[in-house]
Amino acid sequence: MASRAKATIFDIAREAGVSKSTVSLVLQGSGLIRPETTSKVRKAIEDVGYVYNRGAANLRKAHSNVIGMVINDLTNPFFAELAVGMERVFQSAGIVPFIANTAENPVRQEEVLKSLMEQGVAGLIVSPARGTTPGAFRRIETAGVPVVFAMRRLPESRIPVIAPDNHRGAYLAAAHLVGKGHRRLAFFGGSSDLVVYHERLGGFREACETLGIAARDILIVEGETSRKGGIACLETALAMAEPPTAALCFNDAVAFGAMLALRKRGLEPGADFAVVGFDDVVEAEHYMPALTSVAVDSAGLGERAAHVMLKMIQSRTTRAEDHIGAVNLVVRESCGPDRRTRNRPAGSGGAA
Amino acid sequence: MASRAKATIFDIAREAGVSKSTVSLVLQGSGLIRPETTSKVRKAIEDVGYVYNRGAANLRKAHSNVIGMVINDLTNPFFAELAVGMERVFQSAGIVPFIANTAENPVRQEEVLKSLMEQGVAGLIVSPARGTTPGAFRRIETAGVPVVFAMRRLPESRIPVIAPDNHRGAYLAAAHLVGKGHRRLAFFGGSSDLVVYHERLGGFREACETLGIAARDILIVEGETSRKGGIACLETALAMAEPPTAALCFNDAVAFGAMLALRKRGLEPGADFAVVGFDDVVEAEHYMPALTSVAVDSAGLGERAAHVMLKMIQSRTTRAEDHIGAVNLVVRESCGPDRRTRNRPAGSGGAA
DNA sequence: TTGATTTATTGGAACGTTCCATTTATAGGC
DNA sequence: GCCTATAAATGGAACGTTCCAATAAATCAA
Repeated sequence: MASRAKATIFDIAREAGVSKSTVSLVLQGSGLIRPETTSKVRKAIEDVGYVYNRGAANLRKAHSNVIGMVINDLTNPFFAELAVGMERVFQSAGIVPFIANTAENPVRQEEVLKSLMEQGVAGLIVSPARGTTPGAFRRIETAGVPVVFAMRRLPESRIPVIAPDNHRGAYLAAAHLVGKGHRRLAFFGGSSDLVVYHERLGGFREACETLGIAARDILIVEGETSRKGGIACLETALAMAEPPTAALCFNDAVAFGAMLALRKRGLEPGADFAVVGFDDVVEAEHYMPALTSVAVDSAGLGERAAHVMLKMIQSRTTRAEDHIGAVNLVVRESCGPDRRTRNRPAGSGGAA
Repeated sequence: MASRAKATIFDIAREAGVSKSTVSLVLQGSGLIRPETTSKVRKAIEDVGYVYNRGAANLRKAHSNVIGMVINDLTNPFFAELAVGMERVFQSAGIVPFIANTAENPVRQEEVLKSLMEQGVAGLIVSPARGTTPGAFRRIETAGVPVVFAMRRLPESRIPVIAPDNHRGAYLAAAHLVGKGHRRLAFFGGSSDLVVYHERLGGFREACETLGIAARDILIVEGETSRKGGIACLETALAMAEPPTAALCFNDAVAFGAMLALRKRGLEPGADFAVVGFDDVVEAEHYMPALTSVAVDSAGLGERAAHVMLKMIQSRTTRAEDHIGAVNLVVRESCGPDRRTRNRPAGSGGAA
């Protein structure tokens, strides 16, 4: 069917008996061309099996229409949702975002960013890999390509950030636990090379302090942000002389791990030890027991990030406001009933 | 710092006092250039903040180095794993694959494919959206771009397929249930517009027939391939006059839904009703009860698909062999103990 | 009719690279 | 020193578009 060499606008032009310029105009949907000519060209396009060469076009045009999404862990359903939210708004803008996975590896991230830049992306939405150096984006900034960070921020960077209110989320969760009567609290998982970690831990600490929990009654256990990490954290915690009775987990995966470990020890999550997660992934609702967690609306944050990006491209700026998304604690069963029912009414705590 | 207009090889050439051709050679790592010259050029590249323009290069070069991965549902952890497997092998080949999500929407898929083609991809790995028309890839085939299907196939297509042995997987699972003493079996979830559905259902049917289950004792309930679908299927099944006592589910999500629905009715998955999943996603192991499921090694299939693609590109062909990946049943707790322990020994069934 | 105005169409240069055919510099053999 | 062989560097054309300025055709006012 199609000739071996790929067809160009010249082939179309010959086929339709017009000039290459006319074809180009038709391709761009210019209203300057006579309707009959347009349809003649359209037909020729079909006949020769033409595929538009965006690379060639971008050589002349200033702006490309591709946007890169760089995600640190596609396996985490949480990030997949973020991606889905972004795609929703880009789609309606006629843009197809390209997603690339860095697998939490800064070196890989470097490669991915380089490749995306070479491809001539119009903008980059990035959830930076752990351990990203502050200078990793200097190159891109000086090239004038707009970047927004989603979910995570870098220590000393002026790049706009779209993220949930981690501090408040953790505060709410900790307050919930204290409200349930717990007096010895733990924070499970995460590590201090993540800004998010400090934000969440900060909210947790503030709540403890405000609500009169003594510093010696709070236990911080760093660990992997996975089920495995959660298991390890719980083991560590229960090995203490005076173990905590409740834990706020860095994320839901850690919480799932902690619950699993409890079960293995014959303890019932909720009744014997309260656990709260963070992120509220879909599985949280379906776990046994259903996990109380801080909902962050990741798809919504994805949409927001995409909108900010679109605006930046439009106004050809590389600056934008940060956006901190609202969070809310969704209370399920993993914290069990109140510990001291005589003191406070049942059903305290956050929104559903 | 960087000049406003983006730097080109000419800027580098001026800076380094060489010709553009020399710069090009350095960029390509040609050994023809004197080491001192090379480092002089390298320095200039840094100084002017150069970023390579792959679009311009592809204009002359025959082949691009981007590969598109088109996935029907990124939210499904199963596909995320597939993607991760592919990335692993592409990375070592110095290729950055771009992932795009079609959200199971053929129209969206069309857009995505078009965009990827315009970008000049060297190849496409696709898990086609449900309802993809047989002609959807004709355009791409005639353009001579290699395509491989992963996980799913299209009814009448000559495009190579990398997929698990669905028939055998379903056979193993059904045989396991029969071996446990079940005599009234159901197949939950999926719909007949998916080739995979027919493959899995076929294996299920063959096992039933071979092992002497009467046709009137098997129940097929189509439904969404999600938790919600699983819940619906179970409700339908238990509403029957003579309900089944076990179900093979189209995938793990459906199985999780079915188990959830059982619990809601006060029934214990495993003891009261056996359920087997398909795919063996990571959550399967951590569920309560842990889900017996057919493991398909999705990351492995992703790697395989990537290898096939690489080979196709290398040998500039658009044809390749199908590859059917081995499956194995991993037995956990969701089918409970044997129904008729007097007849057969405990611990029958597949590998771990 | 003629010139002015509007509407359609067109040729040419430019975009940033690669690659071939040359030229220029360096080294080797005598 | 001179010729040849090799190594290193270079200029020019080409890749497939866009866009501007220019042309050609059609319409209008007088």
